[in-house]
Order: sequence, then structure tokens, then C-alpha cells
Amino acid sequence: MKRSAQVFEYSTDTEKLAKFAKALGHPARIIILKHLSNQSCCFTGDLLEVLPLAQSTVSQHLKELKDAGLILGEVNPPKVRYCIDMENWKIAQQLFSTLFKEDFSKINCC
Amino acid sequence: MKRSAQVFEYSTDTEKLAKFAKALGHPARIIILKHLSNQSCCFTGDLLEVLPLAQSTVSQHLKELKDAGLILGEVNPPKVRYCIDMENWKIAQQLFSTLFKEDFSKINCC
DNA sequence: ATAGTTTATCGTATATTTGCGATGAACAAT
DNA sequence: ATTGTTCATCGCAAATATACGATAAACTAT
Repeated sequence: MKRSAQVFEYSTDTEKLAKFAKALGHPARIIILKHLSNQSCCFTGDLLEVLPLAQSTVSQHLKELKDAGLILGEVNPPKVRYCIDMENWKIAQQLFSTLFKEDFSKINCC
Repeated sequence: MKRSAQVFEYSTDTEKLAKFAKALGHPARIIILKHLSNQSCCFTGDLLEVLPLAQSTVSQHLKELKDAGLILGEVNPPKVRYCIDMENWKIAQQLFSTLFKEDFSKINCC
């Protein structure tokens, strides 16, 4: 994947929003987040009953959500307790809300 | 990519939300959408001045946004006028808002 | 008819994502 | 020490995504 030689950076907020959106861009991860927000907290094993995926695959999705900053994993051997990362969750909420907040009432074309 | 033999379907809303999120999962596409919503109205390909990408690449991103249902392209040769697809935009707004609306005040673990 | 403008699409290269089974690591209980 | 439970990571395969230049398509203007 060649990249433009041009020096260019997207704004921090744009990068952040894209990163959050990307993490939300898979049905399994949406399910996980909904499950976490309903249960307040849960273990990986619980998710296996809800998702049509192998354990290793679920673990990978969890890792992606963790990397994106949307969830936290508290080790509690042999289990791991996952929950929403409230700090970043609020940031994500804010960023999406800003993106969608536009007032389009004035639009009259199309 | 092998897929589980299990018959399984994610709910319509989950699929929709993931699809929208996926489309939002790239900084260039965030820029495009912000640009479209700031112009308050339709817009043609001067996106090239805003993005560090080749014309063909921008065209591809526009196609993805169109496929996701987030924008519309009105052909107006030789130009094409793009704008937000308000119908789906509202649905996306609703779906994201629902995902994030959870009240976490009760959470006491983690 | 010819040339110019704008956008889409094709072909290609590389990177990333998605998925699985197998294996490893960490700890509890026997 | 051995076994069981839970989760992460490795290795692999296949699908998608990202990016570019080249070219085609559609229409205007000359």
C-alpha cells in the first residue's frame, strides 16, 4: 500500500473518531459492547455463548476493543473481567455526537 | 477466512450499525463527511485539495460512503454533486446515540 | 471533429482484518 | 506434582481494504 509522499496529518480528533469507528465496525464487537453495557461487566466466557465465533477469535476482538481504548480488562485469574472504559467511552460519545449534530434544516438541494 | 458452519445472523440493527461504523472507520472518510456537512449543501470533487490522496483513491472512498448509504451522488456532468443521505444519516445518528446512551451510573466494578 | 474537464473503473501491489485450531501461560484445586 | 479452567498468543489461510497510475466514460466547449 503506497502512501503519498506528501507530509500530511489528519487532526487528532479525526484520527480518534476514525479509530473508534473502526473498532465499532464489526457486528461481533457491537454485540460485545452492548453486552458489556447491559451487564455492567462480564467475562470472556460469557461472550462465547452469545457469539458464533471461536474462543480465539473472540479474544482477538476483545483485544481490538482494548487497543482502541473502548474496554478495559481486569485480570482475575483464571478469568478476566472486561468492562467499558468510561473515560474513552465518553470521548467517543462526544466525537460521534459532534459529527452527527449538524443542523441540516437549511438544506434544500438533493 | 473460514467461517463458522453454525447458522447465525446478527440482528439487523447490529449489522447496520457496524456497517455505518465501518464506513466511518477511516480518517479520509471522516474528513469527507465533515466537509459535506459544513458546506451545508452538496459538494463536488474539490475534496482533492483537502485530502492527501490521489483522485482515484478519493473516488474509491466516496464509493464506500455511497455503498454504506451515508452519501448521495447526483450526476451533473462532467461533475458529480455529493451530499449527505439524510435518511440514512438520521438512522445512523439514532443507532450510535442508542449505543452510547447507556446510563452507567450504577456501575461499581472495575 | 477535436480538445478539455471531471469522475469512475481497472489492474496491480501491499497491508490489514477475520477466522480457526493448536499451544502456552497463569492460577486454583486436588 | 498433576489436573482443570480460562484466556492470550502463534501460525496459518483467505478475504478485504488501501493506495496508486493508467485508462475509459460522459459531457462541454471550441
